[in-house]
Amino acid sequence: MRIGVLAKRTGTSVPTIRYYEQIGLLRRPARSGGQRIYDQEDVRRLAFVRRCREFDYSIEEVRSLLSLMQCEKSCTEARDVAAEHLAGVRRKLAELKALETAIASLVTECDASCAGGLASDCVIFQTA
Amino acid sequence: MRIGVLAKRTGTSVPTIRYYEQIGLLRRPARSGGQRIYDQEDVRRLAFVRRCREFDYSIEEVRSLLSLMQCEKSCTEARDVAAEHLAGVRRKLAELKALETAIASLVTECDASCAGGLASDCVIFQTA
DNA sequence: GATACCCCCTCAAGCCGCTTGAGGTTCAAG
DNA sequence: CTTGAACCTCAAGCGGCTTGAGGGGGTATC
Repeated sequence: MRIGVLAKRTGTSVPTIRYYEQIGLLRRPARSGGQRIYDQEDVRRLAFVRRCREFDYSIEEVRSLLSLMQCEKSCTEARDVAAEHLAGVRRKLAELKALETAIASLVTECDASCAGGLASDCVIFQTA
Repeated sequence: MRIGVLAKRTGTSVPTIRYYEQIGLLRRPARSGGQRIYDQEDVRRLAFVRRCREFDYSIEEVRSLLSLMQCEKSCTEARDVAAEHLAGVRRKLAELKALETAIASLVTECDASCAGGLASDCVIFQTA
């Protein structure tokens, strides 16, 4: 299949596929008249990459997982990559939750105490 | 005060201050012998910018807030910027929460059913 | 007056993970 | 044989900075 078909099947944009090839995440496929030709294995590999990216793994994490998947070792290392990633996600989640609380309370306070007042006095602009 | 002092007082790096000036977020300060000289007003303005950035406002959002702060209007527009930003934060929060759940369940399932097994069979690599 | 040392300056490029654009080629249909 | 979609390569752009190269300013000490 050609690149457009692979793109559609995996929900990836065509330039992104070429980009992944360029950075060595996907193998360089066979060519026919200069055009890239992919097979079912490429679909599987790219689908995996996309799923990882949706899970917010970095490109380098994906690269690690791909190489672990390739080799004949046990999956404990892959589990460790996932667990570490999970820890990162949880850190971000906590930060974002704190952020949400802080902004929400600013908005609430503005509504309660200064809505309609002069902008420069608004709680949203408090620097403290 | 010179740029290094401003940087320390606001917890900003020196190049970041110069960058903010370059993109027009901070005014161009007076110079003494070619070196930037700042005053208390610059500290306040930069501190506000930093607080916004910690709150994950984009540079453009900060720019809007700064201009609203400057003018003599009511704070309802600022409140609207904040409320919209809050909505964005909440969307991200929901996504991240879903992500956390999904990855956590993969890790748990790996521990339960395939830990130590062959990497290629691990649930972490399931593409479905 | 010279030296040492830190802070400052400008300009340019690098980071991530793509996307966008320009300008040209290949393929399938009519 | 022509059209038009899909493909190709190469380069630059996005946000929000950071990093690096190469040089100037300010002050304390010898």
